[in-house]
Amino acid sequence: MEIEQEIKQNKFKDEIHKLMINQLFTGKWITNLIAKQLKPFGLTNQQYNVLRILRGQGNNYISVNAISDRMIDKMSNVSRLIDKLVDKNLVQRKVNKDDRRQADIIINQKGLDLIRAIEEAEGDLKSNFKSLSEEEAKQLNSLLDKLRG
Amino acid sequence: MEIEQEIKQNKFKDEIHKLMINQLFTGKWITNLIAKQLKPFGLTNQQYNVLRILRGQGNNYISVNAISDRMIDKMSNVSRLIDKLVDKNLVQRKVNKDDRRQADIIINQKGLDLIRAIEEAEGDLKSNFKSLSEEEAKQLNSLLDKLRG
DNA sequence: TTACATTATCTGTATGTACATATATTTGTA
DNA sequence: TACAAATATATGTACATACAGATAATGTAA
Repeated sequence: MEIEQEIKQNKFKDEIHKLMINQLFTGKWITNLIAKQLKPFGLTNQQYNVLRILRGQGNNYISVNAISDRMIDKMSNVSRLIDKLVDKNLVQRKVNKDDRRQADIIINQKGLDLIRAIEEAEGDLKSNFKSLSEEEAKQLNSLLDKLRG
Repeated sequence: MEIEQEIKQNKFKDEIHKLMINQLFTGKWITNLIAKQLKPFGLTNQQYNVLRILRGQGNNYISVNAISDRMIDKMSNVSRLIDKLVDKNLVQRKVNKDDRRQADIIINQKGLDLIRAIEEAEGDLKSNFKSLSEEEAKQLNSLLDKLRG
């Protein structure tokens, strides 16, 4: 459906303005799709993002700051977000020996299993994006990069 | 900057997966830009969205439901959001005569003045999007619409 | 016209998020 | 070495958000 129908607005000031709205709407649309997928597993989008970042580190610890750098949504309090994951026993935290200010985080087996389970259930999330060809996806990616300057 | 650098991830499973991340990141990027613009005026993005919807109605009242239909982020409790706007004396609420369940909302002068002030300060928000040509913006718009199916 | 489903909005509650500030540690420099 | 600045993370607080369910009014079918 075109953005005009999605929000029942039939005119925009200009193409850039329309793009801003369209971009916000589409971002929220995907966010909600993901949130629905995660709901049964008791994770928020951000927690999931952190878990996947941690998995990407394999067997290495990674600092809170470095996690923040890699997050889609670079929010200020990753600390508390990680608290939640620790509470659920999905990750572990330890103090860095060389720099005692630094907290190092690593994913544990339960965390890995959870991601795996989510990904297996994820099948129909992907199906929401079948409408674009590989070529169009590529084009969209490069336009988005360009949009941000 | 390319999305790979933005989140320090140098490989994606496929182009669609990358697109999902890119889209989320870009959406959040714009959201934050807007939030910063609104901060000095004490409005959240959603409150601003509602105010603009109301302005679009001119001198006509509009129901809470109809507002929700027009919102970028169709959240569940527009009621409380409107409470805030009423508290700030930016909009007014009255019960619909024909259907007493329905609450009708209208923007008032203070609300209109506030939007105007925000738009005047908005100059440099637009400048963030100068990197795309009109043609590219059009193309991006249509790809986003297509992405959502 | 009565009972039941539907609709429009509102509220309770739990949780997430933003922002400013605090704490602890390390680094740079006189 | 001593001390200020910088850094990494954590916390207090106020507010936003999501979701379930409550409330009230309306529509509908017998």
